[in-house]
Amino acid sequence: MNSSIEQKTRVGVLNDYLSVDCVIFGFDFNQLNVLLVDRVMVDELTGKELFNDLTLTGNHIYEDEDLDEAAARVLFDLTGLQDIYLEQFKTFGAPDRIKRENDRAWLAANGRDPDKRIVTVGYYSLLATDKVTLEWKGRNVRWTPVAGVRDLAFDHMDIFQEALVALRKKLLREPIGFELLPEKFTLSQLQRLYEVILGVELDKRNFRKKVARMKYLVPLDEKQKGVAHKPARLYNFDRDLYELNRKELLDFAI
Amino acid sequence: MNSSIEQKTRVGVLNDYLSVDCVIFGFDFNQLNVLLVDRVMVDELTGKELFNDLTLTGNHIYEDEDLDEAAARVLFDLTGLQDIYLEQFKTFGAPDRIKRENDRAWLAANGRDPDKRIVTVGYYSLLATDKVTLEWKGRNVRWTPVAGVRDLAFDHMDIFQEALVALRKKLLREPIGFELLPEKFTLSQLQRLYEVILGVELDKRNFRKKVARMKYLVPLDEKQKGVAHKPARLYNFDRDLYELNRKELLDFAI
DNA sequence: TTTAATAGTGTAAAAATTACACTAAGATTT
DNA sequence: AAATCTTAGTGTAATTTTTACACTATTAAA
Repeated sequence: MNSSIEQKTRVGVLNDYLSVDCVIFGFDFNQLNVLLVDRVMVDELTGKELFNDLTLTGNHIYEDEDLDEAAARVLFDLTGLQDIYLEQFKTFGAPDRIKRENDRAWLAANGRDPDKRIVTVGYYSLLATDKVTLEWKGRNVRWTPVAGVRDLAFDHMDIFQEALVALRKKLLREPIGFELLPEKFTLSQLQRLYEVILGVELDKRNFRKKVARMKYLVPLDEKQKGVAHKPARLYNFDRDLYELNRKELLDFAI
Repeated sequence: MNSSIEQKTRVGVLNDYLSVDCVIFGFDFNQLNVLLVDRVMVDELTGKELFNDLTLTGNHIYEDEDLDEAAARVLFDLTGLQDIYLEQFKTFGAPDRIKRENDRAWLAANGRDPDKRIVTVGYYSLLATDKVTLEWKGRNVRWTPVAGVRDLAFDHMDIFQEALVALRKKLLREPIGFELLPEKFTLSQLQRLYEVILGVELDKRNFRKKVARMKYLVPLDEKQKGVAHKPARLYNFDRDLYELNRKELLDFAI
């Protein structure tokens, strides 16, 4: 859920057996991407690069911090953004979660016991890619299309895939697509969003017929600018109208 | 997911900051119920009863135990049952999760520090009420209709309500209703199940028309026995047929 | 002015949903 | 053995939703 908690400077104690990891999804009007962070390990003596791979972002939680707060903080620390959609989707706690040699070496080098189980609470967050300034605080982060994600550190591949499954399920039932778009968007952008996340092709006319029934998707008196073709009408999602008109979806399948 | 892990006798160390709690749902062909456990606290000196309320079942996890295993163990310890449907739905970790006086006293009396945050991973499980022998191991447990649940210990009311929301959402999209029924069931029983869990009334003819399209719901050459009215045909859910025929539900709403 | 690119629109057939009321079969009661 | 009670089981017509499908409109760029 959206956090409207001001980020405060924390002075407390980090809990060293409990963390949050955050799968940050971003839509760029074309693909669904995930924000990954470089992890480079260098031999302390020789200075030689031992490995260089990618991780999700995450951190241990402070003793006085709620789980949702910790996720919002982790997201803020990486992107500088607040009040971003965040959803807890699954907790990972296999005793052997971290077993690969690289990961154990990394933990050891960072003062942690690689044999100690760390339970991590998985969150995903949704935003439009252009909200993120990739140079924030100098960490090396990059957007990667979800179809091209491989070989993440720790069990982050697993966490990432579960996040994607959870996102797809949620998108089928709840109006969260808008979290991945700017305030004003075109119907083609919205259609593309559903297509790339659900992995389907949708018919343009049928898509428009369907959304035309949703009165909380309101057409604005405004058009796209700066495109080299017929500019499309802009829409926005009216959450209040949605909450008023939502008929609880109760047609079950199966 | 179903656990097919044999319950072994654990000798390890309990992790004292991490627990699982299990919301055990049971359907009795009439209502959705939840299995609750009596919690009685007695003054050690006077022998006077200090309070007497209800809790979900839960326990801390062993250091060598996966989260799903811990949930299955907790369920087994209360009911003696294995291979029961279990679903992780949310993790609860507010620093002030446990703040009521009764709960703090209870923790203190049981050798725990009431000020230490315990993070608990919530699971729900689904079964037909008559699978449970309420006298198992002499713990005082009872089925309570979900509409009548109040005043649970700790933050169990919160956990229970979130479990119910998660169950409802899942029931709309996935074939989990059958986990609450015996192997063979009637269509009226199935209809009642959807009605009481989703809180709606369904038209009998339309319900039957709808399920008739689901080929994995197979009519048996067998009828209900021992009822004082026209006995209904029995059906069963063929999971293999379901997996084969499932067209990924991709009609999004919203 | 031409070209390239995407926006935007309608219709007919099929499928799904909705609202609605009576007969059938068995156990129980009289 | 007849009557009664209780739940099982069934069809149809109207409405809504879904599906498949192709052309014109508008803007910027060449």
